[in-house]
Formats: sequence, C-alpha cells, structure tokens
Amino acid sequence: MNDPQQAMASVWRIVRAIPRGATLSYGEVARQAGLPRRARWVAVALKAAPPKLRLPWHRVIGAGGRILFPAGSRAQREQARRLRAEGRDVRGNRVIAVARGPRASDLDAWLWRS
DNA sequence: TGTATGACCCTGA
DNA sequence: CTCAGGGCCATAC
Repeated sequence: MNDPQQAMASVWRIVRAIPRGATLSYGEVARQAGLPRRARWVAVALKAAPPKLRLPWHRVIGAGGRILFPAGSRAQREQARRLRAEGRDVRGNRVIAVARGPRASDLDAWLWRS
C-alpha cells in the first residue's frame, strides 16, 4: 500500500462506510484502511478529498473522542454541528461516547457487514 | 539532503 | 485534568 492514490482511496472508502451517528478515530480509520500507524496520513487524505465526494469527514475524530480543530474555529463548529445533527453530544471539543448503538468492539462487524 | 509542519497517538508525570 | 516528550509518516520548501 505504498501508492498514494490507492492509499487515499482506501481512506475515503472507510470514511464513507462509517454509519450515521458513529465515529472513528484517525488511527482507527488508518488501521481499517490497511494503513497501520498512519493516522497523520488520514488527515492528509481527508484534507485532499474533493468536496464532490461529500465524505462524512465529521465522523472522524481524534483518539479519545476529541475534536482536533482549534476550539471556536469554523471547522470545529461545523463538525460539532454535524455530529449533534446525528444525535451525538458534543461538549467543548469533546464528543461524548455513545451509550446506545454499536460499541467500539462491535464496530468492526458493524462496518464490515454487507 | 535537511528541516519544519501537521485535521495524529500513546505514555508517564 | 493538563502537559511534555517521543514516535510516527507524508508534504512543502
């Protein structure tokens, strides 16, 4: 998986598959995309993603449920807004873990079924 | 070739 | 809870 184009496509594919209301960390996305230890690359890939794709980028958050954009920034507010629109709670730059719905341990199955 | 810079992550204090 | 330090990997100059 050294071809940037292909690696980026893999990231996009995973992000696109994140169910509404669910979230994945950058590291998890990288791992799911077959790119372990390349969390930073996920960020690069998201930034480079054509808006045309309409990727649910807001469902990708930092490890531990943190929104990584600077507090108060345009992007931070937008991400919080979209997550809340999907029923998630956001306090400051923290995304509250889901009490109902798929748990982290079940997310794999959730993501890969079909 | 070398350095700086991230939409990152983990651990330890 | 915050903070620093080290690791990580691709990009830009």
